[in-house]
Amino acid sequence: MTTPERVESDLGWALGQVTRTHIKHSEHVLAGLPGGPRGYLVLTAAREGTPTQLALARKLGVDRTVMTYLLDELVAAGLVERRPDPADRRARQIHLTPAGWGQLCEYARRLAEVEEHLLAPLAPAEQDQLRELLARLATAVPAEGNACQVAEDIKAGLEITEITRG
Amino acid sequence: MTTPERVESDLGWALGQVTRTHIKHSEHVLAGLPGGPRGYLVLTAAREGTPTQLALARKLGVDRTVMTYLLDELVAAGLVERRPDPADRRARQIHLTPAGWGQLCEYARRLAEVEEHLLAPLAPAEQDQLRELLARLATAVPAEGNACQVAEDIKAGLEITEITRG
DNA sequence: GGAGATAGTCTGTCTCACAGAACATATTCT
DNA sequence: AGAATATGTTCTGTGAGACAGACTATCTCC
Repeated sequence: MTTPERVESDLGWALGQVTRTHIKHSEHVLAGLPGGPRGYLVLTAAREGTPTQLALARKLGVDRTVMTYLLDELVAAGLVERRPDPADRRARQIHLTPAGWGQLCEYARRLAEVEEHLLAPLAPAEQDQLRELLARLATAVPAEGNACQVAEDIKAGLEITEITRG
Repeated sequence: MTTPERVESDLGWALGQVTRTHIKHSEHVLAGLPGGPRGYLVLTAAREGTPTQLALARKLGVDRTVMTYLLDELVAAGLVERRPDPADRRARQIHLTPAGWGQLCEYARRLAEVEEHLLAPLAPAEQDQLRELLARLATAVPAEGNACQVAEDIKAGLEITEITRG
């Protein structure tokens, strides 16, 4: 296929479209939550274990300087606590407060409704399949660091791969 | 399920993760193209028919004021042309130039390589499935307008739906 | 012909991500 | 122990980008 496909079959376009719609819907539903969709993800991630700020930032794919004021808001709202890590006094453990737990459950329910609407065009079995594939891909995705490396390699080695292929 | 799931099974998280990685890879590969990933999508969309600027903006999900300078760059690079629409003198038709065609094909090839890497964790059949599901969802996704309406409805009618359900 | 809608552009504003530095603490090496 | 290096967090500044609003030109419908 020397000629590119239609936009509708472009992976980047589809990803963007779906993600954008998901965020847009979420923002409305999560309007009351500090940090919006990202604040919600912080709560979700803080639910399991007591991650450090940096661990959270990495898992959620946000800059660590952003995580600072994102947590500031959540702390101010009384949804999470910063506790000093007894093992490493540089680090802070992020704990969910009871209030945070309550909000998390409440918003999780609303979000489930939104996603139900969003995925409605697909059959139930397909919805599960999409969720599963995305989850698997997201967890398997290369870490930040070598992600760029791969692209660099491709960019640099295009001619070579072309030759070895042809 | 009264308690929310782990982050790894959150649809929003997975979507964000995959989309972010895709964009990051694409940006490297499409660094030479004005507008980056979005410039690429403009070229792809301009390939079929001769859409107007507004049609492009809507299809790509960008603001119409953004489309203006996005096209400025592509025109300056000689990849597309703005031609007056003979039927509607307010509108401009976006035409791909021969150079634009060449660039599009070239970058489409590189992008295919990147996506190959990105989707590598999935089996080939699963890759096709994911593409298909995403494409179907993206094309079926409600238009900008009522997207927010749905969320509003859910937010406003939460209590009601709860009662009618229980 | 007039009222309202639509395509495109321009301007200003506001948010946000990110780089860089600063500081505290950990870890490793000699 | 002391020096060198790495890591976690915060703060500051800066630049890019999104978006609302106004404006012009044109179209459509009554």
